[in-house]
Amino acid sequence: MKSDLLAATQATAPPSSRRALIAGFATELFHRKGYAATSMRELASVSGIEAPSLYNHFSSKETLLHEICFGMADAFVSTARRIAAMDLPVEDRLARAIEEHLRLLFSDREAVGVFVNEWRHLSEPSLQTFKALRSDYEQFFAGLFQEGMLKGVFRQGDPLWLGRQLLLLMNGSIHSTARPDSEALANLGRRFYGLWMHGVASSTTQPD
Amino acid sequence: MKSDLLAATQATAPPSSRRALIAGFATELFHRKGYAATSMRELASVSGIEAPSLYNHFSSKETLLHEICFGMADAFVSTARRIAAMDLPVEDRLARAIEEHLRLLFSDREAVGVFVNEWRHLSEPSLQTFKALRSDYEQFFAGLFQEGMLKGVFRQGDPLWLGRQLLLLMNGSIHSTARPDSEALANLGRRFYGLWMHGVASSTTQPD
DNA sequence: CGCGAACGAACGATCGTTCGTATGTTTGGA
DNA sequence: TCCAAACATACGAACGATCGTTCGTTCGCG
Repeated sequence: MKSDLLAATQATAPPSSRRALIAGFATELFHRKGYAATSMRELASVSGIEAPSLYNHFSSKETLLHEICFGMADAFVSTARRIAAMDLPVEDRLARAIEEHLRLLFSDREAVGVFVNEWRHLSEPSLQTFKALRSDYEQFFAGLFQEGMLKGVFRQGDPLWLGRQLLLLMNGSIHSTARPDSEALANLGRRFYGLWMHGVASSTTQPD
Repeated sequence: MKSDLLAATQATAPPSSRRALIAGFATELFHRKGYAATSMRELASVSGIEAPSLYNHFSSKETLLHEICFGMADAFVSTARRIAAMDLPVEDRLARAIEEHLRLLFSDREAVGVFVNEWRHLSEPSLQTFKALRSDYEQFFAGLFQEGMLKGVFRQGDPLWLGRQLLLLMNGSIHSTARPDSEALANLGRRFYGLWMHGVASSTTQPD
């Protein structure tokens, strides 16, 4: 039974060890039912093993949450660093940041859902570390807006507020948008960029 | 002990029966820790009574969640109906809808947090009903955008998508904005309206 | 006297986790 | 090449804790 399962899944995704499979199931459950409402016995059942066997792969329930949350956080932060180092006009860097954020978002929606909604169930000191990473990422967007304001390409405003609102907007779009292919993803990025830059008013309407 | 507690709170909010007090504590706990991670014993402790006594006021844990979620949902929907009936240009109705949504949002941030994040722990058939109310409210915003597009005051786009995104944006602002007084609330409303209408680009920048 | 509201005790269920053990595979020395 | 030691992984049983909830009772107020 065990070898069958491994063979079947390794065919689709090469590195899928049992451990990685369990992490995937945990992601799905944490996303759909919430961390607190997901039991280790249910996770075990979905994974095709018994609950105690989970502890051969993960030392606790929270370890699973930790791995999911920090996996996404690291991906976001490292992407931000890559874009910040690019030699592009600030509005193009914003467009890239939006595009890359959306790409990560839709590359694993369930993990993002956990990352966005379940991180508060982390305990100290992981919680502190997580919040710091999150703040770094927000500051990256805030920095783009601040730079854009200094250069006169963005209207004046509160950069941190704008950064957080933009992130909220994009993160929330997981719930209300079907899974896009790479072309649809680029369209979605342009849509967000256009909305954020110019709003919904028709171009004949003038700002107050 | 009981009469002291009642007297102290009735001074600030007239109808505060024991029942309403408990509902308030439940709202705070569900918001801060999540529904599944909040135990009836903890709620009882915060309320100053023992767990079994809670069942003299609420027939189950889910009844508490139901009351919080549907209380907010009804408030949102009835506000939407009121605004929809107003004889105003569509962009002014949008501004009013934003303003009223923000007012409700900040009138009880904790209840809104539960409304936004914990509704999925409702069980059928309440879950169906709740989703329907939510959809009604989204449709109200979508309708505003659609009408605005027909009249040429809004750029062409997907009205339902825009409605959902605007709601996401405003709901998320609970986390990242300090409690505003009524003047700050009006300012915040204008800020959202301006951002949504005209975006962040400076007015010298032209849309593509 | 009756009734709403509190209580302690306790129910069965389920929680995350530990333990001892069995099994199968891998590995290293003779 | 073969055997044994070591290892990874699975299991059933069970731990103490806590869960939502029920029950019978008591207490105090109208």
